[in-house]
Parts: sequence; structure tokens; C-alpha cells
Amino acid sequence: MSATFTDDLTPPQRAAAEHIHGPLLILAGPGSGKTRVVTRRIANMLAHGISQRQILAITFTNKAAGEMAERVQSLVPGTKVWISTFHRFCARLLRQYGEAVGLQSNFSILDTGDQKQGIRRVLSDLDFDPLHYSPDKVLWRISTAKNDLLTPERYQERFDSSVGDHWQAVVRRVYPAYQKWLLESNAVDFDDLLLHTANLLAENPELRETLGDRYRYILVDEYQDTNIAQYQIVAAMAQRHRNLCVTGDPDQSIYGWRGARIENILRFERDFPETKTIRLEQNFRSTQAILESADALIVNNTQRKHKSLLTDNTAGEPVQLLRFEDSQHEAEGISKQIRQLLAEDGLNWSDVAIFYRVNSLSRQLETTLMRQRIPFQVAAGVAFYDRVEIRDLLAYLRLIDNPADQAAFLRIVNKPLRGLGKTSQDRLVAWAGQQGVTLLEAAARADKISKLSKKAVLGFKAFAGMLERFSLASSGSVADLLTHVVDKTRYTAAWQGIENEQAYEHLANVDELVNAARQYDEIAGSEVSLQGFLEQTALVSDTDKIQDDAGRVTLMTLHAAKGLEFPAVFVIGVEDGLIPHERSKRDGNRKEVEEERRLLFVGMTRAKQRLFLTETRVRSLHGKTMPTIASPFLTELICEKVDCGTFGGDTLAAWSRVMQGVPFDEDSQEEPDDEPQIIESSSPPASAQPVAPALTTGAALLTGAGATAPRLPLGFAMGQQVRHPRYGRGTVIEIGGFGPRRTVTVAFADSDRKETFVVSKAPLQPVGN
DNA sequence: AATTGTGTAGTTTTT
DNA sequence: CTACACAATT
Repeated sequence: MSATFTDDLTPPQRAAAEHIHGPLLILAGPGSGKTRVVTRRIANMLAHGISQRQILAITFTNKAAGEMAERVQSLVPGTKVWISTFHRFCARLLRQYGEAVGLQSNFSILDTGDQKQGIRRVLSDLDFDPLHYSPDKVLWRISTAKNDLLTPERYQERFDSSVGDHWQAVVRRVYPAYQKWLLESNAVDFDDLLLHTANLLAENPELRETLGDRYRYILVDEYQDTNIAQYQIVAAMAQRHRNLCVTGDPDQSIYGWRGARIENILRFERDFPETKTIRLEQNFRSTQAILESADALIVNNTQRKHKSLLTDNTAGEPVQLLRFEDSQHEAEGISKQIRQLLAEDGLNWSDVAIFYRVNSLSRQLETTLMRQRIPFQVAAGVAFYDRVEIRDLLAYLRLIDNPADQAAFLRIVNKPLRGLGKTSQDRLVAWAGQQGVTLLEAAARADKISKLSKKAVLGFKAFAGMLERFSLASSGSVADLLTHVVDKTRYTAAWQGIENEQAYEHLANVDELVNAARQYDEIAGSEVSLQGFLEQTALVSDTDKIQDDAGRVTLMTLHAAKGLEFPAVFVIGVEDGLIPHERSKRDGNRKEVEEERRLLFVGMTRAKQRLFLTETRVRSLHGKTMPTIASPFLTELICEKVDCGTFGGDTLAAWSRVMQGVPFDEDSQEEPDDEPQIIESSSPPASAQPVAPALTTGAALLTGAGATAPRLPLGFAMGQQVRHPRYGRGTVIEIGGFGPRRTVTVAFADSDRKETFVVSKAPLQPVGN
């Protein structure tokens, strides 16, 4: 019976899947079928009569958790093994047991924006100049400390006994105050979820045993990315029954900068000496050419145990290094290459991915891909839950759920405007501090605060009363509550009936949040709770939203690419200073450069059939164009160099002329303006229909539902309906100029005005189409 | 009190 | 270049 789950595995895979009791370390190289092994192993355990309730699987991303759950489901229908991310698992635990660390069960999970707000407050309370001590940097230090399991007390101890820089002196004072602020707010930040849980387990032997007994079989994915806190949590729970299985690959450790410790692998073997170690080295994903190239790169890491990358796959095409003049040509060249892959290799849009080291590289790419009408999705952009309206409304919900939430209170007390300005707010905060009450309580009793203006007193009281009524209304449907909040606060009033792009967006965002809430209501069913919804929103990320088969090319950072695979991969900007990144090379820091090498390795090993790296001769960053230096990694890996510079740019130039009215970028001005425009009669392949890039929203990812698609700046034609952010809708009544100086004249509907724009400069968007 | 302008700083960021 | 925080306005 169990054999059915492990029959078709290779011997090492099978050995891993059939190992049930005792600690197990699976070292799984890229493309070695790790997820397959892990899910089979769970199925096999179930087949051996282990109760699903005793199994706990922990991943780092929601996506990985979802995928794993789905695959276990399909192997053993009807199972409910708890597969969760570290943070979600800890959140659940803290809701139940958090009292011991000073948390009430309705604690809020703060996003980075709120954290910054809190730090700002603390800094000013302690009379630190936030100009000299940027909240970001302080927060970073605190986060690092938390990842290393240093509580404020331990941090101070350590500081006392070491030399330390002056940052430590600052953090030493700020960290405890920040932590106090958090607890007063009944709130945690992301790192706290782990830190509190680890402390709870460390200080509470009974809890350790309870959980150890409940989760007798624990599985941790991407183990090389665990930090000290995560290690301690897992080790504490597995201490008793010792059925801990971890999977990882030291070569894919790319989160060292976030506190991840590869050493946790060595430590695992030390703490669990009876560990069985299994290596999965056969690669089922990539061609030989890709693997050889990636291997040639990674062997340059000195801090590394030798590991082979083997495959029975075909030799495949050589890895190509495409070299361009600048990023414009790079983007165009990639577009062209993608079309070729579609035409000649029979690939689809969704088979192609483009990776880059820094998000800022995606912008130019996006613009060009749009012009070239290549459908794409970006795993980043403006995150849905980062938008102001969303965060405002979520703050309302958070304050309803957790009246102690200071960040939420301050964010919304004057939104929409209620005439409760900074001065009044500061007085309220001071008074609440003296009285030891929450800001909301202080607002309710504003008449007791001496220095407040009459207007402010009334405003605060009205606000508190409104929140009071919201709390009463907050049972059942989250969507209904949210609608109620929007309604009563008149949050959208300022945008209603205003015809401009921004107002339109704001309203759409609000609608989308309501949708997300409604979908949450449906999924949660009788389990529905405001807290559940808030937790969901706090713990989802941008990368969760990328769809596997969206019919679009996928753009993302190298970090986000981990765990994915694509038939064709482009890694752009393989240049010194980008990969390896400038910051990693400071002080000759070998360790960080090795992490950069692993990052490129991860990117390369995502590719199944075709792998392209690109570099340019000049690159613009921070508004400055600089000649580039080749990445030292390029001399290590094996590739074929292909020059596609401006000189060889005949075909590139042709491509940019394909679309009528598509403006040239100024960079490509070598195209004479007076040259007649070539209008290709042959339209792009059928599959090249201008599919809008789906900037899938966070709302959609909550449910996996469809995407909203913004309008594309396609070519403009006479009579074309367009929208301008300031002037609104209009009609193109004239087209003039060529190349970079292409202009359109638009007659606007609302204002009787006609304006002429240089197409390449104006924020005009086509409507309808 | 809210809008407008000016300065600064800018990897990666599973959660 | 561009986003964002803070200062200087009316």
C-alpha cells in the first residue's frame, strides 16, 4: 500500500520518502524533485497509519505551502495536514498562548509602514534626531537582533560586554522603547512572531511538551533559509519525539542578509546526531548545458561542500550571453528573442521568465514589453496592501479588532479629515500616556484633556463614538463591516463624482478590498472573523500573486525566483555592481559575494531548456548613465557570447518600427526621423494580441481569483479614446511628428480644451480598445 | 490645518 | 530618475 506512493521514485528519493521515524536531512539540489519527495513522504506516512493531525509541515512562503497542500490532497484526497508558513504558524500559536509574553489574543500584526511610524515616535520620545538616525536603519538593526533571538535585555547585555559601534548605543535605547510601544499597542511585527514564539517555547517546558506531543512529525522546507529563531522553534518542538525532517540546499541560501544561517544545517546534524542524511543530486529540470554552466559558477564558492549536479536530460542549447548597448536595446532584444522562442521552439508566453537583481531594472523592461505588446506579469510593483486607501481601511478594521493599536489609531483618526491635526493628536497621545489608557479611550474622554480646543474635543469624541458603534456591528461578514465603515466614515466622499484618474483608482482600490473581504467571508464560512481576515492580509505577499499559467511572461527579482522553474529564463543586467551587488563587495566581504554567486546560481537553475544572460555596455541607475564593468561571474560560468549592440541593430530597429505610432525612445535616435515609417503588414502572431499585463492584486491572490488589467499605452490612432490623468477623457484629433517627437493632439471631453502632447513624454493612456 | 515645495537617499525583503 | 519625509507656506 505504501509502495504506491514511492514506486516511481529514484532510489534516493524513495529512501527519503520512506523514512518516517527519526531525524532526516534531505539535501536537495535544484530540480531534484524535492517537493515530490516531500509530498510522497507525507502520503506515505499517512498510509502507515500516522494521524494527519500529528503532522506539521512548515514552509517559508504561502505559495509553497499552498502547493504542497494541493499535492498532498491529490495524493490522499480528503486529508487535512497542517501545512503553514513559519509566520502563520507562530501567529496561531501566539493567539492561543501569547499571554505569557504580554500579548492579548487579538494582537495586531504590523506592516513595515506601521513599524516605521512606531520607531519614529520612539526616536522623538528619546530625543534622537530621525535625520541622523533613520528609522529604516534602526529598524534594520532591531530586526537583525530579533532574528538572532536577542531580546532587548539580551541586546543590552551583549552591548555591555562588547566594544560596539555607536549604532549599538542607539539601538540599545531604542529597541526596548520600541518593544514597549509594540506591547502597549498589543501588536507585533513580523520578527516578533518568531521571537515571541521562540521565547515562549524556551521558557515553558510544558508548552514544549504539549506541542511536541501534538506535532510528532515535523517537516521544514527550505531549511537553509531558517534563522536562529526559527531553528529554536523547530528544535524545541521536535526535541521529544525527534521526528524532524528538513529539506534544503546550501547552494540556494540567498537570505543570509535576513538572518538566515546555513550553519543551521551543520547544527542540525550536531543536535540530532542520529540524523539520516540523504542527497538528491539528480536534476530532472535543466539541460546539461544549463547545469554545466551553473555548476561551473557555483564551484567557485569556497565555503562549500562539493556537490555534483547530474542529469540524464539532453545536452540542450548553450547558455547565451546577450550583449547590448543599453537597457533599451536590452529590452528590445529580449522581446525579439522571446518572439523567436515562441515561433521556433513552440513555447508560450508563460514559459518565459525574466529575472533581475534589483526591482528598479524592471521599469524600463515593462515599458518596452508593453510597447512590444508582450503580455507580462510582474511579481512586485506597488503591492496592493501598501496602497494608502487599503492601509487606511485596514487600520479601521484593526482598530475595531484591537482598540489598543496605536499605529492604526494615529493613521486614521484624521482620515478623512476631521480637523484633528498634529497638535491635537500630540496632546491626546501625551494625555493617554499619563493616564495609561489607550488612545481610543482617551478620545472617548477627550473632554477631560485640558488643553484641547473645543472643536478637537468634539472631533475625538465623535471619532471614538463611531468606532464604538463599529465594534458593535462587527460580527459576521467582514465585507459588510467594511462597507459599513466606508459608508459611515464617508471615506470615499472626496473621490465620488470626480472625473480623474487618481480618484478612479482610489475608488477601484476600495472596491477591491471589499471584494477581498467578501471572498474571505465565503472561504472562511462559519469560521469567519475580523481577526482572520486581518491576519490573512498581513501575511500575504507580492510573490504569492504570480500565476503559473497566466499566458504571460513573468518578471521578478532573482530572490523571488527561488522554487520556481521556467522553460526559458533571462537573467538581465549580469554586470559588476549589480550581480554581485555593489553593497555585497564592500570591505572585501567574501561571504556576501558568495551569496551573490548563489543568487545567480538560483536564477540560472530555474531554466529548463533555454537560458539567456544579458549585459549592457552602459547602464542608467539613479538617473546616471555609466559604462558597465562585466560581472566577474561571467568569466566563471560557461556561456556563448552574442553581441547584439546597436551596430547589429537592424532587426532591433525594425522591431521598434513595427507598431505604427509607437514612439521611439530618445536613446534610439540614430533612426533618422524623416525616414518613412515602415508599417509591417504582417501583424504579430495571433498569440501576440495585446493582452494587458495583469498587475494581479493582493485582493485577487487571497482567493486566486482573476486579475484586473490596466490599460496599455498602445499606439495612438485618429479617433482613439484616451485618458489623461489631469484632463480626463478625450479623443485623438491629430497626429504629427515622427520618432521621438511623435505628437498627438487630444480634444478633451470635459473641458473643451485641446492639448498637444509628445507621445513619449505624456502620461496618456488609451481607453476602450 | 492642509497644500505646496525642497531635499535626500536609493539591494535583495519568503513574512 | 523617483519616492518619500519634512519644511515652508497661505
